[in-house]
Amino acid sequence: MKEAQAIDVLGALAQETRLRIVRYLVGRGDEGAPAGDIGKAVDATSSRASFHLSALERAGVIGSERRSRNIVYRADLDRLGALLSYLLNDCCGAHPDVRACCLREGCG
Amino acid sequence: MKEAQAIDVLGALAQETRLRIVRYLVGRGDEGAPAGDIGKAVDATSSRASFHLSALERAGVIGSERRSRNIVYRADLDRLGALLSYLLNDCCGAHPDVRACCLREGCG
DNA sequence: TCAATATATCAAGAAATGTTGAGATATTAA
DNA sequence: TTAATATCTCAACATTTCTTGATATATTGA
Repeated sequence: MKEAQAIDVLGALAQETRLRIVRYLVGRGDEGAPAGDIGKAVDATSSRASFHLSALERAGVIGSERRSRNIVYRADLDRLGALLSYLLNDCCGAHPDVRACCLREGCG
Repeated sequence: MKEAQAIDVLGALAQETRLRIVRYLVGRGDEGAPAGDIGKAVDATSSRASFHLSALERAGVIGSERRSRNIVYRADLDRLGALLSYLLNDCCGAHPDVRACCLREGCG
C-alpha cells in the first residue's frame, strides 16, 4: 500500500458513522449486510448511510454486490490488513514496542 | 483506547503533511526533531508546519518539549501502538487474516 | 538593550466534508 | 402494469479543514 492509499483509508475510517459501519460489517463477516440494516445499526438515514457507504467503498474498505432489491456490503479485510501493515511497517518503522502491541489483547 | 480517541488519531494521520511528519519523527527516534527541521523535511512553511504539529499533538500522536530556542517534537509510539491495537482487536475483531498481516513485512 | 533566531498565532479565503430532505432509479410482487 | 420496497442522487447549506502571509511571542547572543 502506498502513502496516498493509506491516507484515503485513514480518512475513510476517521469518522464516527463510517467507523461504526466498518465495525458492524466486520462483525457480520462474509455474509455482509444490506444498506438498510447498516443504516439502522448505526442510526443513520438512508441518505446519510448511502453517503458514508460510498465513501468507504471509494476507499476500498468495503465492497458491495446487488442482491435482488438489496445492496449487500462487506468489509474488505485484506484492505484493512494492508492499512495495519502500512502503519506498522512503513509508518512506525516496525518498532518492536508497537509491533508487540499488536499481539496483545488489552493494549492501549 | 476508545472510539472517539481512535477517530482523533485516524483524523490526525489522514493528511499528507501530517503523515509525513509522523514518519519523519518515528525515524528520528527518541532524539526527536525541532519544528524547523520538521518543516524542511516535509517541505512546509513554519506556519503550516506549526498548524499540523499542533493537530498531531492535540491527537496525542506526538509530544513536544522546549529546548532553548527550539521546540523538539517526538513521536508517541505508545499512542500509535494503541491505535494499531484498536484497529486490530476492536475494529477488525482480531480477525486472523488481519492479524497475520501485522507479522509479515511485505503485506499489502 | 538590541538584533537575530525559532516558533506560534491570527485573519482571511478556498476547498473539502457532512447533513438534510426531496426526488430519482432499480427491483420485485400483486 | 401498478404499487411497494430498497437504495441512490441531488441541491442547499453549515461546518470544518487547510493554506497563505503578516504579525506576535519567546529565547539567545552581541
